[in-house]
Amino acid sequence: MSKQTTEMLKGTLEGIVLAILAVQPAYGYEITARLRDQGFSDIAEGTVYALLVRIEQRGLVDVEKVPSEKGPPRKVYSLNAQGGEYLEEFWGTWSFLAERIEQLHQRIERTNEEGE
Amino acid sequence: MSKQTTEMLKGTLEGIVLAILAVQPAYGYEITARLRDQGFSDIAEGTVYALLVRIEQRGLVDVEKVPSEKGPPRKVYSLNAQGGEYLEEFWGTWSFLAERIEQLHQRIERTNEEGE
DNA sequence: GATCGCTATTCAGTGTTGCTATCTACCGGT
DNA sequence: ACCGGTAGATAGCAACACTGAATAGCGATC
Repeated sequence: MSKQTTEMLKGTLEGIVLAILAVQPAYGYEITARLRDQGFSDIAEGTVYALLVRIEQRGLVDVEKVPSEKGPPRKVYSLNAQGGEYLEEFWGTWSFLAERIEQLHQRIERTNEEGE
Repeated sequence: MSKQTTEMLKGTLEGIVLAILAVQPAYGYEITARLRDQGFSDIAEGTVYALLVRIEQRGLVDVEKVPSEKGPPRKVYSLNAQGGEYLEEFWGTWSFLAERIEQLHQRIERTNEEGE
């Protein structure tokens, strides 16, 4: 993965995973797979598991151990009320940032057009 | 500043500053002021200076020392060709991420509506 | 029955980044 | 002589994503 992508994911990957869990509970391996499906093809598994530990410790998700037919037991994560609040906050922060960056982008395009 | 914002700025602040420089060359203190104007009200000065050192070392900007009437000499940064390329890459990475997150956001809103 | 492949989780160590806090330095006005 | 505003630099810290490897269960193949 490009270094740019890696750095940009800091602070957003957490929100992305919470958003995935908001749609439907899931376990680590499954979350990694969904991320890949949605275009984040190169996210390391270790990264996802570490993130899940963090959000669990912060009390944003509930965890349930479910035996698996093929492999060790799964830890199924689901977004709880606190996680829901946190996710709302995330959308707010994201919107703020996205708007400002979009403004900058458009301003540069205008500047280029004027300069040509 | 919220911790969420701080983390989300990692990886994007660099692009934001390069974008500001793409509009017009500027020196550190001025860049900080522009960031504040554009809504990033709590970005620490130390953060900006450190970032400028990094992008200078990577050769993304040209630097010129200009004496100031009120204070020590200014270091005026301007985006060079390499920085321009890097900024283009940044827009690409940003668009990719923004699209995916927007998709997730909309999917959650649909899920909520169906559930109500 | 030993190995291989897939599922599933965990962990130690690394690099990058933004923040805090502080320091230096120049200048004009009081 | 001092203070406030301008301007830049730096050391130490915390958070986060990545790398690479280890552990473990299960089914199928050889």
